[in-house]
Amino acid sequence: MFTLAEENYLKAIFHLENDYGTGVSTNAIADKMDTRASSATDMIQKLADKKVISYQKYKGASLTKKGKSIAVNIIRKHRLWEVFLVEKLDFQWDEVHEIAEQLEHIKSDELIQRLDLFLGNPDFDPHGDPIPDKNGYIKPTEKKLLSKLKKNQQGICVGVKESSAKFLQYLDTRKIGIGSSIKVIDKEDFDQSMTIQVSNKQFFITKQISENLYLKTI
Amino acid sequence: MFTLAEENYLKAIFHLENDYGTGVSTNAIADKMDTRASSATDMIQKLADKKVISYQKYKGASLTKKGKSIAVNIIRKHRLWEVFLVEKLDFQWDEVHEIAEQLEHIKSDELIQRLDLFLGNPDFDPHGDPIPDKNGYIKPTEKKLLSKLKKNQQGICVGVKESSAKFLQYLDTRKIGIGSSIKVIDKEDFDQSMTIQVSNKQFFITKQISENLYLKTI
DNA sequence: TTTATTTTTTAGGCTTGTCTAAATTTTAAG
DNA sequence: CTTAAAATTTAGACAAGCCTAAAAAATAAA
Repeated sequence: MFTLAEENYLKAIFHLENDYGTGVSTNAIADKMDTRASSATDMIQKLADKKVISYQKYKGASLTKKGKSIAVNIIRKHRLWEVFLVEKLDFQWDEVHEIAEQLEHIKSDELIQRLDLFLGNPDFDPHGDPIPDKNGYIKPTEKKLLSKLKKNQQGICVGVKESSAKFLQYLDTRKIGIGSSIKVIDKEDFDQSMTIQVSNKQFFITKQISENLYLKTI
Repeated sequence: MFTLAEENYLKAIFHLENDYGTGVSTNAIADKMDTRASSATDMIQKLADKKVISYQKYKGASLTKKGKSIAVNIIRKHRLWEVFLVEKLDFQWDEVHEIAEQLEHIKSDELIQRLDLFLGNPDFDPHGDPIPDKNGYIKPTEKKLLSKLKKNQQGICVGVKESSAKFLQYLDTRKIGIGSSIKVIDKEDFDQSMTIQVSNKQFFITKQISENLYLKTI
């Protein structure tokens, strides 16, 4: 059995490997966990002892098969709870992350199986992230960062990379959500800022925004 | 903010005061928490420092207003989650306690308010225990232990005192549940065992059973 | 009321997960 | 290739919550 802290570290390492490739540095982990490098080292050693990460001093860490499976299961729980909060309890998509951070650690396989069924076996969470199935399989989704699109290309918003309340609220004010159709009207070479069109309205966004929106291109 | 351990101690003290009157001994708390008296003393001192219990060395502890309010809120959450598990996820009444023990510690007032609404503001949990309202008010319910009834008296089962899976499963095999009509056919003075009738069927129960079933007498 | 027993508290230790400060290793720069 | 900087690990401490063993207080018994 794994402690709360261990589970959170595993999840962090999973996300880091996903975003930046295999083999994660101590500093990256410490950063993600909002703690000190020395604390991260301690935990890394503990997780290595438990065979959920492979690790050589000074060389970074990566999840073992077992570690990955634990991490994915936590992510599955997190995303299912988010669906529950939005679909059943009428929370907004920017309100659910913190609560799901707590709910993801509830231990009961039966609970998650029943929750999944109750929710109608959803494929995506409210931010467009895929929900791993009970075997840990994550359906590969082809999606592209808006920042990668060129002038005149368009797509449907299928997810957000960042899911902080602030960013999501920003999107709400612009009426951008999962399913929105987005077209690049103009793109500035210098700073990668863009003018985009979302259902008749055009507006200006910075690189920071376009780098956090996933589209499925048409 | 209170830790998991602190919350569990507060809940334990609340139940003990409820069952055996105000002023709870260190040993009683240690027993309930399945820990050592010395550990209980440590925590009692910590809770006294935080002003959630009043305590004098060697004299036992009792909840302050603040402590009681925290304890009742945890119990409210526990019971609401139990309703969710049974009503929405189709768990049996003997399966929900352990999971609710975890869910009761999720921190979000908004969550509980919405859950309450989603469940239709239920008054009782699946074991017949009243659900405190958001102000901590618990509707006083008149209920009597089956063991207190005399020959020929009858009532409707409105709750169970003990709610272990084993006891609940025993009741299931006898088709006894919340709402069952129960009549005392015979009562043995010597060991308080009884013959009772539940919907046409008569059978024999020991004192251990009758002391854990609450009835509303007719 | 004096002694024996039970209850409760204190003292000292252990583990988890964190920290700061210092040492070590790796990487980058000249 | 040698030094400077950055990254990482080690050493030593601390709070929370638990433990065992021993001391102290309260209660019961003779």
